[in-house]
Order: sequence, then C-alpha cells, then structure tokens
Amino acid sequence: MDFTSETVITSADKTYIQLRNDIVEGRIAAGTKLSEVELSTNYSVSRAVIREAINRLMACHLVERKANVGARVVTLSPEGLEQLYQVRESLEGMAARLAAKNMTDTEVQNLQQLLDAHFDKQVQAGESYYQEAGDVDFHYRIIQGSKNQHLISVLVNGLYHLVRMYRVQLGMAGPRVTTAFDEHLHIVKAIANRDEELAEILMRRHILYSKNNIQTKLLNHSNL
Amino acid sequence: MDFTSETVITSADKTYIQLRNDIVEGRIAAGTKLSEVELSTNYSVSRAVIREAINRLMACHLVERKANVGARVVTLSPEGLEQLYQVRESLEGMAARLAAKNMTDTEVQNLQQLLDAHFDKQVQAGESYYQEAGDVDFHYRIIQGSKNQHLISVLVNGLYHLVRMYRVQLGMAGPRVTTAFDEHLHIVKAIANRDEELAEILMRRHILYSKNNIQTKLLNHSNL
DNA sequence: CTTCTTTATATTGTCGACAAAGTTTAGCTT
DNA sequence: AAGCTAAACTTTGTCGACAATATAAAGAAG
Repeated sequence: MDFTSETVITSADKTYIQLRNDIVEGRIAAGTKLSEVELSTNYSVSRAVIREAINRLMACHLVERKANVGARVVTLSPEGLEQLYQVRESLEGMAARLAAKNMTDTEVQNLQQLLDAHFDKQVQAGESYYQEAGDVDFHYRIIQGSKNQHLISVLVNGLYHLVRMYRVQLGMAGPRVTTAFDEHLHIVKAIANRDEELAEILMRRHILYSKNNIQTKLLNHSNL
Repeated sequence: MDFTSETVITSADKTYIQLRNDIVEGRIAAGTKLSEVELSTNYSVSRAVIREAINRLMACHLVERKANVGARVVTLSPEGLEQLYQVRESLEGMAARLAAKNMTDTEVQNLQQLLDAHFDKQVQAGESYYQEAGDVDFHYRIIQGSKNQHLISVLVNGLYHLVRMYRVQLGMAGPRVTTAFDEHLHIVKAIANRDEELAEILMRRHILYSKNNIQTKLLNHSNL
C-alpha cells in the first residue's frame, strides 16, 4: 500500500498522507471543495497543518487552489488521463532503460523473485489476484532502479498518486491482470539481459496497454 | 526573465518568487542553511509565509528539508546535472513532438517571428547577444505548445528553475550561443513541417549538446 | 419584478506566541 | 584531560487570533 514507505515524523506528514489517501481512494470525491476549517476539525489538527498538507497535495497535482478562494480536489477526465499517461509512458520508459543500465545484479534478482511470488499467489487465488499492490510494487522498484533522483521524485512524489487515483476510482479489476503479468515478465527479462532499448520499448508498450484498458473502463463508466 | 508571467497575488507568492530568484541567481549560495527567522526578518514577512515559500521551493527541488532540523539550498554536482538533463532530454523531446502535433499555425508563426527577432538582435550586437533570455523563451513556447498540462507543470514549475540555477551559476556566455541558434532554427522548421519524429530528435540532440557544454564549464570551474 | 448596490457572513491569508525537538555549552565524573 | 551527562539555548512545528478577500444575503432603485 504505502509503496514509498514514507518516513512520517511531523503531524503535517501524517495529515498529508491521510488526506492524500482519502482523495486517491475516493473518500473525498473528485471536485470537492476543501474547507480548511472543516478539515482541521475532521483531522483534529490546526489550520496551519492543513494548509501545509494542501500545499503538498498541490505539488502532486491532486488538488488545485485559487488564491483567496480555496482548494478543490482535481476532477478526472479523459483528456487528463491521456495527458497523464503520455508523460508516464515517456518517463517510465526512461526508467526502464536506466534500470537496465544501473540496477545491481542482486536488485534484478530480487525483482525476479518478486514476480515469482506474485505468480504463486496468482495461481493460488485463481489468477485474479494480481493487481494494484503487486503492479505498483513492480513499477516502483524499476523506478528506483533507474537511480535517477529527479526521475524518481517526479514519478513517485509527483505523478503516481494521480495515476493511482484514476485506477482506484475506476475500479481496477478486470481481464487485464493476467496479461499484465506476462508483460512484467518480459520487462524483467530485458532488464536482466541489460537490454536497455528493449526494456524501454516493452515498458512503454506496457503502459500504453494499461492506458487503453483504463480508457475503455472510463467510457463504460459514462459518469465522467 | 519571469518567463512564466506568474500571477502574483498573495504575500507568499511574492516571497516565493523572490527567494527562488535569490537562490537561482546565487545571491543565496548553494548549500546554505535557510533559517526561518532570519528570512522572515530579511523579507519582512511572518514565518508562516516563509514556511509556505520554502515548501514550494522543495516542490521544485531547489531546497531540501529535514524534519525538525531545517531547510538547505541544494548543492550542485556533476551527477545532479547529468540526472537533471537526462530527464530534461526526455521530457523536452516529448514536448517538441507534441508541439509539432498540437501547436496552432499562428503559434508556429509567432515562434518563427521570435527567432527572426533574435537573429536581428544577434547580428546587431555582434552575435554574442543570443543567450539566456531568448533561449528560455524559445523552450518555454515549445513546452506550452505541447498542450500537455502535466508536462508543462513538471517542466516549468518543476525542473526549469533548477536548470536555470545550473546555467546561471556556471556563467552562461560562451561560444555555443551561435550554434544554439541554428539548432533552434531547425527545430522550428521541423515543427512547422509537422514532423513530430524529427522535432523530437532535434530537440533531444539540442539538449544533449547543451548538457555537454555546461559539463565542460563545470570541469573548468573545478570549484564544485 | 428585476437588477444593482450595499451589508453581512464565511473563508482564506497573515501574524505573533507557545510547544517540542535539536544543538550547543557548561559542569561533573572517571 | 577526555568523555559523558545535563542544563541552557536555538530552531522548527503547531496553534489560536486577527486582517483581508471573496461569497451570499438583504435592501434600494429602476
């Protein structure tokens, strides 16, 4: 779940993470106005803490704020999804390429073991288990494997929460879960072979598929 | 200068921009500890607005903060430059491709006129004029031309200030200014021809050259 | 009755003070 | 004298109150 294993120290940290999860997982609906006083009573902290949390949420594009007016949770739209995945495809493709170059041998082995474990659970649970958590974990490790601090930050702190928001709020269970596993397998194989170019291509394609999958869901749920 | 033409409303906005410029342009040296009380007296605002400004500076990677300890201006390093330009190459290459696809004809014309104006000033001032401001303006328009909100935000609000910091603090005047103009010319031509693939390739190459140029400067200034 | 103005209300922006955590200095023990 | 402990100090984190701005409501003019 908390795939970043964030080190929480201050009250603002906690509040930020709580608020973020409540937004990503839809307990605070998209488009909702965020009242500072209301939130400060709900989360039992001062307005200063809420304001800091909101500022961080702005940084990862989960809320937007107008001066002297207030902050709103972003709204999800087909165009927003398209643009988000365009950027994601480019950046994660790059991450896969860099991972093929920079991951240590043991990191690659651990990644393979992760997939093995997922495979076991998958057959055990009737091949519908493999989804959100495992997928996020997989991508997270490759991003970290790039060893590029800016790339890691932009993806993990910047875009991924919004990606999760789209996926969670559109209900991520579907026929794609099994095929995604195979794609992961091929990506890891490319990384293990240190084939940078192939790793990037496969990752880009994997994300493109993922986007198409979500977009069809988005059309079915016509409520956007 | 203020290539984003940011709409300043609150006191925190102003303070953020001031602080950002002071950091980017080296008046606050890289690595400096940022004391909240000291800054609040220097900029004549309360600690609350300083804290908000620092939070925004964290979001664009110009300062780092440890809880209960404080914030420091980032330090510049060859590795940091390398990683920054890796990401920049990928994202701006994508921006050029999208710009070739999405810019309106009039936007493309305006871009060409911009280059013409730069060319005039360049010959007039003895071909050493073309630098920082013009370059930033050029790149800024292409980024905007991508019409991808996430891409725009990550680049303009996220990475560009740090790019500027590297360039400013290493002294950006040099033999490259003239050749860079030709590269810009070719990029615009590719965009005008709606050649997405070429636009991306040329932009990536342009940024790669730019990185190499800065890296050599960084080696000469051995003070890093 | 509609529209504009003005007043009232609610929300955000800013501030100074208190609490908590970290850092330095002084004193004690070995 | 060196190293550890504890107290004093400095800095950050949090809070409640006040000021400024925007929204909503009430009243006046047409």
